[in-house]
Amino acid sequence: MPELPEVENVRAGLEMRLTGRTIEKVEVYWDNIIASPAIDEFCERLKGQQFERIERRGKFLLFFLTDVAILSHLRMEGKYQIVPHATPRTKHTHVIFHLDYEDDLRYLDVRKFGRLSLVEKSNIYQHPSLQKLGPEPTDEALSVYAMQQFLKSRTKSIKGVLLDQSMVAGLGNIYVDEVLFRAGIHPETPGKQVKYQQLEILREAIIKVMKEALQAGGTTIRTYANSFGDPGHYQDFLQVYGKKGKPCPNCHTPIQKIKVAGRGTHFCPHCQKLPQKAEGVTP
DNA sequence: AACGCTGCCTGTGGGC
DNA sequence: TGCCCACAGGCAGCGT
Repeated sequence: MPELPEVENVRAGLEMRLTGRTIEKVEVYWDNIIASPAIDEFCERLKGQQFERIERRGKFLLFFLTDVAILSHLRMEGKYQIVPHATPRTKHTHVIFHLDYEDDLRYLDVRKFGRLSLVEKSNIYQHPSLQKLGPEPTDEALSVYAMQQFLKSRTKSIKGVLLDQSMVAGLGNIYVDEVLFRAGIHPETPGKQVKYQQLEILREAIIKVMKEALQAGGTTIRTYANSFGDPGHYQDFLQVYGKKGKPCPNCHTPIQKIKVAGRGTHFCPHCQKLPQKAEGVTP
């Protein structure tokens, strides 16, 4: 599943290859992929538009064209590829942007969970999906103080908080398990019970893991590939995700898999303990 | 305000 | 071996 490092990799590849290219025609083969506007308007307004630049915010891709912009989320299995017009369309190809010079930009998605929206360039950052996002997981944007303020009123698990994108943007199920392991925090710890000192460690872990995964070209568990079709390599550095029953890299206790916030969750029961309640202390 | 549930989807793999 | 069904999961939308 593409999370921030994978999406950033896709962004860089697409920007390199699409800048200056013109869309001649758009074909949509699965209507629900287009969140808005209506299919006809989506296709019509993109005709003749030229790619200027491609940005990323959290796990969203922002394509800036001559007059309009496209907001794109890959969700679980979305992929972009650039191929010659003549390439046969596979059954998982749902949108084809016909470009100049006999090429296509194609959107593929086995699960059909991904979404594309055509939006006005001037107010793309006012889009509700982007408004909900917390800061980027970088040294400059993410502060311990803001995390502490955010968590003050949160009773739900720290894993649930990290998945919902509003405290910090870009992490998904894999990287949440990895950063909580590195910070020594049990995934079920209620948000408000994470101590300030642990938050400092968590912030560092988030920034470090995102940076390392980006440099490794992302994580390929099943199917992820960038726009060149290349897989990532960060799966070789995962410490807990997908390691159920394997020894913890720190203490050799078997990694456990449980369900937290409705998601498969991997952690070390020895290195990641729930905070103890104050009650029950003998006088 | 914060939380939890449901719908969207199809390929995979565990159980029998 | 082959069939069936539960499961996987990010986000939007909605109810509480």
